[in-house]
Amino acid sequence: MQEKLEALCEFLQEAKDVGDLQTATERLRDHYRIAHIVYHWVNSAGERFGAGTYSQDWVDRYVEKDYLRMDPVILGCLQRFNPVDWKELDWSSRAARAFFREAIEFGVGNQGLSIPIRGPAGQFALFTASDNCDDYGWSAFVDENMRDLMIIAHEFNKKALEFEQGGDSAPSPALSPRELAAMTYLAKGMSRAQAAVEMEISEHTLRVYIEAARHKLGALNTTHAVARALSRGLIVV
Amino acid sequence: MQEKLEALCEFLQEAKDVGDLQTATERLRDHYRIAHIVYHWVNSAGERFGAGTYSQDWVDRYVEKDYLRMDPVILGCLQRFNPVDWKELDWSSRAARAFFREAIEFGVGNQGLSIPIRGPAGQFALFTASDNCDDYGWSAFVDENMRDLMIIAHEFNKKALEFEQGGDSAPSPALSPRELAAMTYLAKGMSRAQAAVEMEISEHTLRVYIEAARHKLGALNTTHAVARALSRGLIVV
DNA sequence: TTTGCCCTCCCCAAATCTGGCGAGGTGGCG
DNA sequence: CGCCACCTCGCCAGATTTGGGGAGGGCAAA
Repeated sequence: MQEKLEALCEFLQEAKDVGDLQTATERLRDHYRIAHIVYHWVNSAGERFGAGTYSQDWVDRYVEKDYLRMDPVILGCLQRFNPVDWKELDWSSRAARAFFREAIEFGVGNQGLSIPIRGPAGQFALFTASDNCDDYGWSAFVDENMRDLMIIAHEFNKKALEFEQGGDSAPSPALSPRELAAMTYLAKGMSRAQAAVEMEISEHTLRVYIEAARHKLGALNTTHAVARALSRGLIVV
Repeated sequence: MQEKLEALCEFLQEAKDVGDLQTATERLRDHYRIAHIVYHWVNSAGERFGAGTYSQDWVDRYVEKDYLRMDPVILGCLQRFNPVDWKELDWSSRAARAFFREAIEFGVGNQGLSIPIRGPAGQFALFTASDNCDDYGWSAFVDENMRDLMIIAHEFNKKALEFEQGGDSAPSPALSPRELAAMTYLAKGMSRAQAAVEMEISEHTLRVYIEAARHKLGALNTTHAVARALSRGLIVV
């Protein structure tokens, strides 16, 4: 088992493109003898990207219906840190239950474990294993393989980040201390006038910071700048 | 080895307070026979929190000089995803080298591995192992224990998040689909007019959504609302 | 069925933000 | 020593956002 994990990680480490990630998900699925393995990810540009073993039909359906916006797995994982068993999620709404039923029809599986992964600059990814089986069988699988899955998920994300950045680069522009302070106060809901008082400078000076931050962040307006600063982990509210 | 890891994880899982985390770092250090293990973390309120085996002198010094703002380990890890060996970081600046020399004097160690961990709402933590040894010895240690350290780091963070939230609470108010869409477009930098076009509604209607979202989120203005929606993981830019 | 939330639309005046102009002092790095 | 980035301040005019009104139809849960 452990050797297999090693082999997979090595394969992943040598992955050259998304196709290789795809192959990796298939190997994993076969290795664990479960229904699906999926890794997908939303980058800072809002582009979706994924590799996995779901049927094309389901992927198309998912995109068509814009399920990303209501999928309880996504919504739940966005708020959590630990790997989460699908059973623990909030399926109380009618829409959620309908979605789940449909997913099962498309062969996704009635059991699942999703691991949220967060990278720098607000990057968020999800690594999911799913299967068709009873609660007992699934618990056994999860207990046995959770750790390995976490490591694998990490390897996937490492690779995805490499692909995105094309090596490294992505020098997220550093904001100066005052610029960060300005962004922080704005993110806390202060008006420019209030923030200026808080920082003990004139409102005009504050404006200079905000504009500097806007330019550095390539933001279109103040709200955008604050959103980017937050997303990139430059400030925390 | 593996059993020891299990035991440690179990101990962590039952940790009741920060003191237990402290104990865990000491056990880990003794187990791996290295100089230090440190877990520290900046929460959303900007409060720093830590458990580790560094000497109190060094911690005091670090806080006093506000090294957090220039520590290359912190700055480097904020931009990365993978565990990072201190050797890979940017020590080119004069201040950085001086800092490193001082750290060694305080017994921190000349070798280190730091694992960045990110949680929901921009939470960021660092798990670090350090020692005094040559490059070869350190590589061997890292190769052998990286995976375990990653899992342990994860356990630490899981616990830290539990402590912060005091169980769960924080029932983040659900926004309606249109409200979420409105927040998302604003977070992407669109003006209200643009977002209204994008959503194919009048600008006035859009305003109603924004105000509704503001009220639900307890936000003082639009920027604040977007910041909160982002922080709470309700939307992704 | 009634209540409540969601979606849609409209007006107006005040407050706020944006963009562009210019100016001076500090401190680090090569 | 010069360059560059940072921090600080002022004025003005136009564009945008905000806050507070009101109003109707739809859908779903209680």
